[in-house]
Amino acid sequence: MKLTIQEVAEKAGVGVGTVSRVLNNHKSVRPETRARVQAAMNELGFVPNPHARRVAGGKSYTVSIILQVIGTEFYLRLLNGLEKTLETHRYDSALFPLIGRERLERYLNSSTLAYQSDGIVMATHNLGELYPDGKLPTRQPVVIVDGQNPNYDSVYLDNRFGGELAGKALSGFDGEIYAISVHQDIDEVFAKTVFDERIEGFTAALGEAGRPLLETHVSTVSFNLDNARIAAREILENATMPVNIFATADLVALGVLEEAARLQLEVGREVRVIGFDDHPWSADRGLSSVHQPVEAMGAAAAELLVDRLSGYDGAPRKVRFEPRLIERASTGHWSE
Amino acid sequence: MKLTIQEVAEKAGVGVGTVSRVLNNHKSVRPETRARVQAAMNELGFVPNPHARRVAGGKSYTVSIILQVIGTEFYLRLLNGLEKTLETHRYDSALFPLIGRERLERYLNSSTLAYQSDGIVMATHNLGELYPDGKLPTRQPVVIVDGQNPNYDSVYLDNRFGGELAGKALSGFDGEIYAISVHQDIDEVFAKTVFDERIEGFTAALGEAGRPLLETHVSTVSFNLDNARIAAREILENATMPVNIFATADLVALGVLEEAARLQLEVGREVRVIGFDDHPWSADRGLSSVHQPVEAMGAAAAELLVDRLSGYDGAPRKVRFEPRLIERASTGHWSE
DNA sequence: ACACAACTTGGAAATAGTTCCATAAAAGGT
DNA sequence: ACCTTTTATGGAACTATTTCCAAGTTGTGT
Repeated sequence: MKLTIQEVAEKAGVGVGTVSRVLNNHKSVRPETRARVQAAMNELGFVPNPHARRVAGGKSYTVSIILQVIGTEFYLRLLNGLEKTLETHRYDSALFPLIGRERLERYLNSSTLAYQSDGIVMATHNLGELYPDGKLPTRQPVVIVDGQNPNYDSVYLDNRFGGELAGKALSGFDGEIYAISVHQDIDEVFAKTVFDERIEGFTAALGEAGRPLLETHVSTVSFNLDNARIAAREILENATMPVNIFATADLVALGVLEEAARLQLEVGREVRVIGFDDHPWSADRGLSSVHQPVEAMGAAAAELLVDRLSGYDGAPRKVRFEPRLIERASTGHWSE
Repeated sequence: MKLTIQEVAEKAGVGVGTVSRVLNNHKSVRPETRARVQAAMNELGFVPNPHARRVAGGKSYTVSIILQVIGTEFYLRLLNGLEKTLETHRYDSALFPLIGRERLERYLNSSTLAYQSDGIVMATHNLGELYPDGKLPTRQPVVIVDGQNPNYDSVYLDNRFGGELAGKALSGFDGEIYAISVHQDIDEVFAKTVFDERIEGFTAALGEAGRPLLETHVSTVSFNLDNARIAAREILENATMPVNIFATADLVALGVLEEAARLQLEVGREVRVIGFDDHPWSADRGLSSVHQPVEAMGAAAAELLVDRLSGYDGAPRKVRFEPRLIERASTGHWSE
């Protein structure tokens, strides 16, 4: 249990310094020596004491992840991507759900965990509205994920482009075109703009295709399945088929699918739907969707941060992820 | 910034051992000396390096808080109570949102933050269904909050009793009696039973009062305002006034209030409502509610855990909180 | 007033790592 | 083959705290 670097060193027949170098991937260790040390560690089941590393090394090997809402599939997947990647770099992560500005300040101030961490991953769109200069009041490296900020490394999805993809696809079909957007009733300061961007791209693409989107054909629901169903019913009961619907989130698209089933409408012919996210279950449901590589975005953000923590000190970098449309049965693609 | 115990010791004119003893509330320090050291710490703005404490002391001074869902008002308040109390005992807390069993195991396994922590606070009702023996696979002290478990210290609210209070109150009024329960569509393993318990108590109290609750008068909604409104409308549009409704959560009661307003029904006379939670905003809305001291429950759980971490090693303790009914305008109490 | 117990206190040792420095070994150039 | 440079390694020093032990101080009972 309480194994130390000392015993590993003995077992491997090397000095403690060498073991430490192996632990930290220091370059100047002969491959053969490294292998021997690693073997010794495995055999003994050695796990370095993180606290000691922190005292001696001055780093905490902990990253704070600040999220607005946890509990939606998107954030859970993002979290998985982040955590998994941080883990491979031997970083721990501590989570901070962001509800209200007051909580954010409490996190950043004082001697709490967030303060001890080496860096921060933050999922927020409009930092600029929180702090006039668009900077978090902290000296730690910061990475923004699912958003952009000129002051920090950012990882984001081109949501507008995703909307365009949906628009191009649906404009090719017969029938009326509708869109259901999402409105998040959380603290306004932290509200997401992604849904608006998707609608914007969608509208633009339809305009270009000469089939402008009617304002009355856009509805907005709060983010849950029940509400999505209500909005879907509203459309499906009043429109004449065929009808084409862009849902700015898969969960909302699911509501459309379920209502269509209830009304015995043929999905993919009478009712066509495109969702957004391409969550794992979308494939099973035959839901066409604008795919966003959520886990990869999390991983990318983690890499950017680890990079900074390892000494990189260049200008803020931007990583743009491009969504792509996955067509399935809900838009008439009944492939293999 | 990088102050050490050493400099505090010099400033206070004592040895480092004494400063350490002050930090750890060791009894054998003369009050006068303690004051002098504390003054020195304040003056210098000294904050002990947690990592060093961990290496030297063998404790991590970190507690893992495992929650099912973060984002509802209840859990946020619970979290506040927990964090605030842990803080006063100089403990840090790390949060772990619990989605799926697989995540739980990852948290509890090896080298992650959760593993390094000294103890665990867990908000789950049915640990027994997760692990056959009803025990978490960990050697750390565990405290259950908002739930009960024979193996661990538990802090819980007597939800059944709360339902009874609502039942007794509503059975005294004219008119039909309804109840709206909540169903949580999360991973079943972690589902909460509190809403059922509340309904159970409510039903029992009505039965005792000779006014049994009709099965058709109980509806169940998922936990969001929109759905609550739908359920409320269903009742209000079909029943004959006066009508008395027990909502198993304040959020649901709010839906009733809003629908009543829309239908221009007089709340407190034509429509009587009792919620559950007594969230801070309930008073403003004149909502009668079964009060539960959420923050206090969090604080109690924190105290139990800190107690164990300080050496207490007795049998599992149970702390029962008793709800009380707060009557306001929504049941006809228009006090001052 | 004195012996003995109880309480305070300073400082060295301990905690489990990282890092620096001196030295040994290997590699490279002529 | 010899000198120089680069690479690899052991081990002491260091990180900021806790804890233990010995020594000093204070208190109590007779």
